[in-house]
Amino acid sequence: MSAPSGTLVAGALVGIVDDDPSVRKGLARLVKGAGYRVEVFASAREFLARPQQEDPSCLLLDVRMPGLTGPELQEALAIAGRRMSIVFVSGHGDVVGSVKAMKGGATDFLTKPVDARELLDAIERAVAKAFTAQREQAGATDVQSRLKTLTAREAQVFALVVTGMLNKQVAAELGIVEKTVKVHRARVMEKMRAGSLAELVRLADRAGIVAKP
Amino acid sequence: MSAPSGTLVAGALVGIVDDDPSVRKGLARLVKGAGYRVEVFASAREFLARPQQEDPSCLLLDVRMPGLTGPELQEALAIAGRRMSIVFVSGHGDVVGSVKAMKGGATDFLTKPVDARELLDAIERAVAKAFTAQREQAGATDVQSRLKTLTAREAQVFALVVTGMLNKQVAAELGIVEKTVKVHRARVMEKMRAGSLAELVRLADRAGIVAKP
DNA sequence: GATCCTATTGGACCAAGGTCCAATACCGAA
DNA sequence: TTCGGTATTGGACCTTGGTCCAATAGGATC
Repeated sequence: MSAPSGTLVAGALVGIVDDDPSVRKGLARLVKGAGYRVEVFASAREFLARPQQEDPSCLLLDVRMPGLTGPELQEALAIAGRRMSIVFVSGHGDVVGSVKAMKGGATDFLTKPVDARELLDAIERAVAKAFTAQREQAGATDVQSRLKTLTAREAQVFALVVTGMLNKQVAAELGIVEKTVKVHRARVMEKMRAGSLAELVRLADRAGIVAKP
Repeated sequence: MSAPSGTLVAGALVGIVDDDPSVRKGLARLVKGAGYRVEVFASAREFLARPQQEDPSCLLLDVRMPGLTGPELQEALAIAGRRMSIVFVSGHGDVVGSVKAMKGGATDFLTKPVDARELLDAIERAVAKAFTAQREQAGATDVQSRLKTLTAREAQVFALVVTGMLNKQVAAELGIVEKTVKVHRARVMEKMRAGSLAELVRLADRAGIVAKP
């Protein structure tokens, strides 16, 4: 019961990190039963050592473990820039720890014994959140890669054009002729795959382009 | 000691809601001493009954109180759309409650006895967060108010133009002549106070304008 | 040295955006 | 009924943006 609400989270990968074999087994069974793909790890180090092809969308993390603790793993992942939704499953929750975990970006913090329904709900939210983040991330990365194909000059023209400046003004700013700006601008539109100025502006905003004064 | 880091949070208004007079007094003194303006309330209802001229940037909230509890007040404020940073100061913190509060958007959740330094740090972060949110809010509200000055037709043209469509295409879409689109478009630029299409696009995105197909 | 990339500019031309003046038509409020 | 706001369109005209073809020049690479 309490199956994930269908297509959105279907087949998402869920990682489980817990030093207690019986807990791992129990969680894995429950999560698998809900239709997720599951990977289990006996320790944080084991997770970190894992060949990272596909990061899980959601990580079920025990708090107290020998070696790296859950929150320590959380921090390590944050520093490494590997963003995934984290749901803590703690045996002995203390308020300070749980609050810190939440401030650190955890999606949820549950206490054992966990209610199956609660856990699956939390996973569903976590996965949905991760998917959204992944989509945004993918979009930004895409724009960034296109950005790299721009020459230095094209990048300058790009930055100024999305400011709303006229070709004439851009030319004055760069100390070149309007005609040249047009050429660069055309290349920018092509390389960035923008069909209109409106699209170009949005791409720029997503990529965080800022013209330096 | 531990004065707020200067200009950003200077003079920010901090609300304190706690049913215990001695706690109120102690918190108020500490917060005032750090340079904040303070308002104290003995209950959630008292806070809600307050003539709402200026909402506090930060609210220090006790959890257990007679009548409305802290989390209940948090929820009420969220429903009412009165967004302010909330820092809980709880005497008897339980994990479930603290996690729920954090998921509900609380900035921090401290447990009594609170460390003065920790509290002031939390307040500073909360106020900074509130200020940022207020700035964004102000910008969005500003755009919304300008939006309201647009006639129905102008709004349609607006929505289509920021899509990147040409005047010609907008005209076809609306079943009118290109000339008319130009007129509306000029008015839109004027009313929205946009100096360029780039600006207009950004305004539209901030306001969440979406053309309906 | 030959070649490729990049930056730059010219000329010609067409399409699109923007502006000014002016006019018609509908509709609700005074 | 008149007045004001809104929508609509015409015409004339100028500015901008976009495109095609073509050419020069400096650097880096092979």
